Amino acid sequence: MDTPPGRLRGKPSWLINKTGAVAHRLLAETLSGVDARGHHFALLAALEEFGPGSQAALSHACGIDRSDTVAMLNELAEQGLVVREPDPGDRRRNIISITPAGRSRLEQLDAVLAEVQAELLAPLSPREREQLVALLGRVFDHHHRP
Amino acid sequence: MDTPPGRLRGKPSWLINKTGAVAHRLLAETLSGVDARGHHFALLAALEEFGPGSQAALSHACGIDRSDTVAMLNELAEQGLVVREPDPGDRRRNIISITPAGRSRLEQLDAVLAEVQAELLAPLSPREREQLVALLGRVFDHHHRP
DNA sequence: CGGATATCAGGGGTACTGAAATTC
DNA sequence: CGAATTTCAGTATCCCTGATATCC
Repeated sequence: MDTPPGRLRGKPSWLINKTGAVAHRLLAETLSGVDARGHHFALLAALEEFGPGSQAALSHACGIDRSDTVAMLNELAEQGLVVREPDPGDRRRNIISITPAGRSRLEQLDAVLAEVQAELLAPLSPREREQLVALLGRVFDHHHRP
Repeated sequence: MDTPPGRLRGKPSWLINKTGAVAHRLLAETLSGVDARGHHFALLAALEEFGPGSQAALSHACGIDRSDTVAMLNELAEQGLVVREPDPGDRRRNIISITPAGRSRLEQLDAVLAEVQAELLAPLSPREREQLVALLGRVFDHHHRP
């Protein structure tokens, strides 16, 4: 009994979760080596791609809960990678902007993440990697646009 | 800013994790309707396929932490779906066996899980579902047989 | 007023670690 | 003695809910 039961192994939901656990473990290990965490990259990438925005917009774009976003942005602000400024036009809001240090950090993390992807998908050919991303993307989109 | 940044969306590790979250949510919702949880099915399936075994063997086969297996088996035992007996040959061990009630519960959960898979993979054709399972399976195996 | 925002406090499920007790 | 098994206690992370204060 050293292999998963066939009934389990054949369930896509189980495979996705277990493979996701592998990916998560790889990611956390690698990122801890450069003193970062997974959501840091997500937030920096959104700021770089969409420009400065409110925390609610950032949370929604990255799929991070608004409550956890607060803590993540605190960490990024402490490291000088983002700045939090009150919105002069709507004083409920904070406007979050990426800093030059944040941009270089983003590039560093992007390179690190690329290595993680390569390690994760090592057994697949480039063509197969595209297939996997395309299939997962369609499943993801289907459940995020009702 | 209502869609994930391309840098994020293109990362297989991110897609796998997010899709896994969708699967997990679907599974938990559906199983709570029949008063079950994900690991229940895994343990019952292992017992049905491999026969009675120690908790350590079950944990390893299902990929469940040995510590969490204790609590899961407590729940299954309370419901009369498995029985815990001391191993007469090695008194450190418990021998876990599935009961007739456990077998019928397993069949029930199997049917429920099949519906969840169909809902999860709704946007994919049968051929594409096989591809996805095959690709994920190879990634999973690669990181579990070094 | 209703609606949106940011923040904080906390729960619940899962993954994991460490240690104790027992037995081989 | 070392090694394995079960068990419990505790940690960490993620996802989510609720409540508050503020402002449009």
